[in-house]
Amino acid sequence: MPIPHPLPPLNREFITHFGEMGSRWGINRTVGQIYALLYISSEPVNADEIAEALDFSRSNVSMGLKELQAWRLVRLRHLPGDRREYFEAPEDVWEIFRVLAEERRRREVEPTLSMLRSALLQDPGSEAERHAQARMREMHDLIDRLMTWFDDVQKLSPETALQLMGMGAKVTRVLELKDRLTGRTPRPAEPAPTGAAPAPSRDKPKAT
Amino acid sequence: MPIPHPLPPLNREFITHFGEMGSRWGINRTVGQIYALLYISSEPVNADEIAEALDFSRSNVSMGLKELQAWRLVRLRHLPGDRREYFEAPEDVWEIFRVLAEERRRREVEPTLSMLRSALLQDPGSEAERHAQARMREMHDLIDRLMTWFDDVQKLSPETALQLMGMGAKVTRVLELKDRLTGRTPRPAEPAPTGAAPAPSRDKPKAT
DNA sequence: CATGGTTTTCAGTAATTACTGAAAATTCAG
DNA sequence: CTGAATTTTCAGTAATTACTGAAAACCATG
Repeated sequence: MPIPHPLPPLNREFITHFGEMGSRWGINRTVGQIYALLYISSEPVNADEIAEALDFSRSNVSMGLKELQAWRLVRLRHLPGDRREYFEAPEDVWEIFRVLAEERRRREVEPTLSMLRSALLQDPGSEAERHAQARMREMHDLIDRLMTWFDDVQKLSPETALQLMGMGAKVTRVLELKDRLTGRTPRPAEPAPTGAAPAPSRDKPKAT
Repeated sequence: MPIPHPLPPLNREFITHFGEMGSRWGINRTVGQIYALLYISSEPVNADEIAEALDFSRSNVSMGLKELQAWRLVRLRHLPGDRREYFEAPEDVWEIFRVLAEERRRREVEPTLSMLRSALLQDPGSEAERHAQARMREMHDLIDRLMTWFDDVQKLSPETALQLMGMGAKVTRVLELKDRLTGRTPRPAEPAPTGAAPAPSRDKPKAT
């Protein structure tokens, strides 16, 4: 079943929306739209069909697909008896999410972490540098923690992860229990007391 | 203590990096750099100092600050005996993260969700639309879940949240235990074969 | 190994976005 | 209210990014 032309309104809306969203992230409009089209298509689509459906030049589509492949967001397939290349998005939304997260991490988070680490190694030649380093350390530690935690979740099966999320706030109770047992007073869950209060400088336990 | 000029190398590096990163997100280079400068400064900074330190035009700085304020990423302060406006980034990195997440959610996630919801309400006039809707439902449900969960975490105090993350994979063990007790076997991945209604979304006040 | 079908590259151009200087608006002390 | 200090706006321009058509490269097949 070929892509209907013009696209039905529902599909059109979805695709347009993702085009716009795409440009808010680093991704450009074209690429966003191509991905959206693949995502909602019931079977693999080839480059000419994309160009036709979205009214882009063939070369633009080629570039877009190249970028999507670089992001590992599309799969290349060959249909028997057809020389052309067909593309599809993975079925499983959780997998899509995972890949996206991994890729952003590789491209953005890791470079940032390594830049921070290298900055933290140098010794500060001035007060300004000393303070900057302190701030960088805070940032580094937060990112580092988030990533370690994210690794853990990502290793879970989709099912378990969803289940974990489903538990939501309930997980907190486990923590409260633990706190009570270890004699610590659990603070009531509440938005952070912003402002004046100096950050409870939990020393850098130097995660590794 | 005024901002040193030229900036010390460490600070320069950090700022440059964030400029580049900024452009990978929707944020532009200028804005990224301004924020980075504020983030590592030990005291509030005024617009002229920023323009001088980064060598941007005064008006460019003004626009950048305006955008940062729209993102709620900077605070405006007044110093006694000085008419000029001074800016600073919040101390607490966890708060920064929270605000960033909230804002992205408001700007990107919510519009997407409501677009998806409205698309799901219409009835499909063709097979293409029917399939598109099924895919949209999958996406909607994943995002919805992620957000509900995120809400829960965000309600926690920074301390508790960090603690929760610190537990990492250990949380899984609780789940495994629960599974064993309830007789379920943790299976490898496979999306639930539901074709119908959206997952029971937690009751939350909805915008259209 | 020549051919037709197909994808990729790339130089040029169009479109978009970022940035500036000058002028207008705002703020506030006197 | 006046006017100096400060911030914002905005029209014009520069810089960047997106897109195209034509040509080159690729590649399976006979």
